[in-house]
Amino acid sequence: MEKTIRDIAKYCKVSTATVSRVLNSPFEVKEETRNRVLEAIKKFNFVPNNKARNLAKGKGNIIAYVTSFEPDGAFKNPHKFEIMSGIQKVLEAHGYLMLLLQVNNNIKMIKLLFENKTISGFIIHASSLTSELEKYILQNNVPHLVIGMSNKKTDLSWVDNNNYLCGKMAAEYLHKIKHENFIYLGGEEEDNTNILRRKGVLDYFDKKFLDVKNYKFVNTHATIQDGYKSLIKLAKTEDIKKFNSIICANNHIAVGVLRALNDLNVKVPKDIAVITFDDYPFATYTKPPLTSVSINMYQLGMTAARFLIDKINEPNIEIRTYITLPRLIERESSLLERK
Amino acid sequence: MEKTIRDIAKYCKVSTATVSRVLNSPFEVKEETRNRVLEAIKKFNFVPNNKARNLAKGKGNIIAYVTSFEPDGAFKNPHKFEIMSGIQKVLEAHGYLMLLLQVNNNIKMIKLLFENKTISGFIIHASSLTSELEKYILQNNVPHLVIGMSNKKTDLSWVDNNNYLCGKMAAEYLHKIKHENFIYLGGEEEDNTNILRRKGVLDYFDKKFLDVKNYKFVNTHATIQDGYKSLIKLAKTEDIKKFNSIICANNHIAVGVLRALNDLNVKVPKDIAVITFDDYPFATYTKPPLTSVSINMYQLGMTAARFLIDKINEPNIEIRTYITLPRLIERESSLLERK
DNA sequence: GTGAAAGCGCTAACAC
DNA sequence: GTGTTAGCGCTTTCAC
Repeated sequence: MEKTIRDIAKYCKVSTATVSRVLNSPFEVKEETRNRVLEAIKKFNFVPNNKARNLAKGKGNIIAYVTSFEPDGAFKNPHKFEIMSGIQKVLEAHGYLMLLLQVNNNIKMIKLLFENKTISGFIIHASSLTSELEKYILQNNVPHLVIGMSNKKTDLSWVDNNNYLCGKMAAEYLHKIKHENFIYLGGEEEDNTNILRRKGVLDYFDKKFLDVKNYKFVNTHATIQDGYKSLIKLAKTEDIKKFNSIICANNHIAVGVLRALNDLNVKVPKDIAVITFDDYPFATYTKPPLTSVSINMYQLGMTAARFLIDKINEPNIEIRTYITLPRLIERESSLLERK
Repeated sequence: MEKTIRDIAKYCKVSTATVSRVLNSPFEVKEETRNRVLEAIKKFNFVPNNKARNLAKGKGNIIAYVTSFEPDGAFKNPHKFEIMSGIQKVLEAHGYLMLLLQVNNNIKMIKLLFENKTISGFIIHASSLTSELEKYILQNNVPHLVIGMSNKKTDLSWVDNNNYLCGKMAAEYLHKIKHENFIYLGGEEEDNTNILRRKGVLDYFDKKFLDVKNYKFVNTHATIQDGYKSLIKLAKTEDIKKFNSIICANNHIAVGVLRALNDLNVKVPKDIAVITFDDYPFATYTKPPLTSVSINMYQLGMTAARFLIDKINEPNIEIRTYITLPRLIERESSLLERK
């Protein structure tokens, strides 16, 4: 038989208010009474009903992580998983729960869940953010945090990696290993992340007044096949070996590039060093393993969750933050004999 | 200003009961009244408070998907993502929401969320199921559904792929392409899935009274590196070419195997056909692309969700089901010239 | 320090 | 058909 706060109260010969106090602000209750109540709670294995509690308190404890999941999403973007993990970790520590919401460009569900008080706040993957959703959030003061918007102008709160810095680090590294004649194989032109990283690369060389003779930017889709094709195609019109490094916007492209270089009989890293961004798990599985500017998506998720909790408590704060420094992980694809 | 059912009632000059009826069983209300109420609801953009609703009804609409997420989990087991997607899809269609729960061998959170009425049911990934959790579920009649338990003796409800059939299909296929002298590179010995698939392979050959001269079972870890090493090691004591096919328990192993065969100068599929189970996205990215007995994890998730909803409505039904037939997808790693 | 009582926003008998 | 009323299980004033 399910116990309620009333049963406990009756059993202890106190009022329900006292039991409630023991639950919520135990030190307002005399120690002796408190202990009696606590014992009864233990004895009857009483757990207060969360729905009733939230209703009475006028608050909730559920956050939604809004994103889309393509069938092979786990492979295309393992980051979402890590982000999710980070979010979950922090939320749990703060007594919040994480709900998963998939949106297909329709924000009805989001509105409903917010308005019917099921969800107290939203963490939104930038790729799932429409302008309609942005407008709704702003107009209705919806507690939110967007993951990944750094170069868009917006009044929303967000956290993101410092992709510009990622680019700079990649360039700095190539400079250090003296392989500055690069090919940059980028994702789609309009991709924010890509634009920033590319800018980081260019700015580094500019500011250093480096005389980079040969460099080339090539756009391609972020897949193994397209990475492969792009390089093979380039090799038809250019002498690949006049470059001595390739920066791949992403791990998939890099896998394709390694394969193409193999077929073109170009030695990695001797002839050409290959480096990439994002350290997907399979970056270490390639032949040779990939040097990569790695970002910590787990951290990103944790940060987002923390800020969202802040924002729920203080809806008017604005958050726009870059988090955690990227880290360059050197592996064989760029590891040269040098003293 | 937040509207409640009372505001709507007052505005329409009806009782709150009537408004509630319009919300819950509209056809018990006279059309004219109903329309008046509906209009007011629209006018004030009224959305009933779900917490109050659930409290009054004594039910909830949140389901938890219980699993663990390793940092590179998305890569190691992309299936969890697909399962999750399938679950979410069905739940949403039935008005349920999906909460994500990570467990680290501690079931406290699960107990709490069940007992405090936050969660109405659990879908549990078999790998996260401890005997303690199993016991708790059974003793407390917790609505649940386990994904993937097919060969364990248990009183829990579960759905799973027919892994035995997967094994049979693999064997049947090798028979068909006349490459019956197989090496079976399996995951850990104790892995349920693996045991069943292996049994499927053996039974097929047994029942067909096929005279398979050379075959060999090798245990290895489900990683690229271990797949590679196992085969290289085997090649030191055996003439690999007396086998004409390799069955890999999983895509990671298969990638390692392809790499090893390449280094051993064995041609795939001419000398040895390679097939594997589970069609991870990168199965098509290997060289050559992998033939695979594919299972539909999205479907598995959908089925689990459907059954869980049944179980919530009828806690005493028991569910033990194999779902969707595996499908053999033939790719170059086993594609022989034949008429 | 503790209790009585009025909510939180809704549903569901039970009347009429 | 519709209204009255008593909950759902908890929190929180406001007295004492």
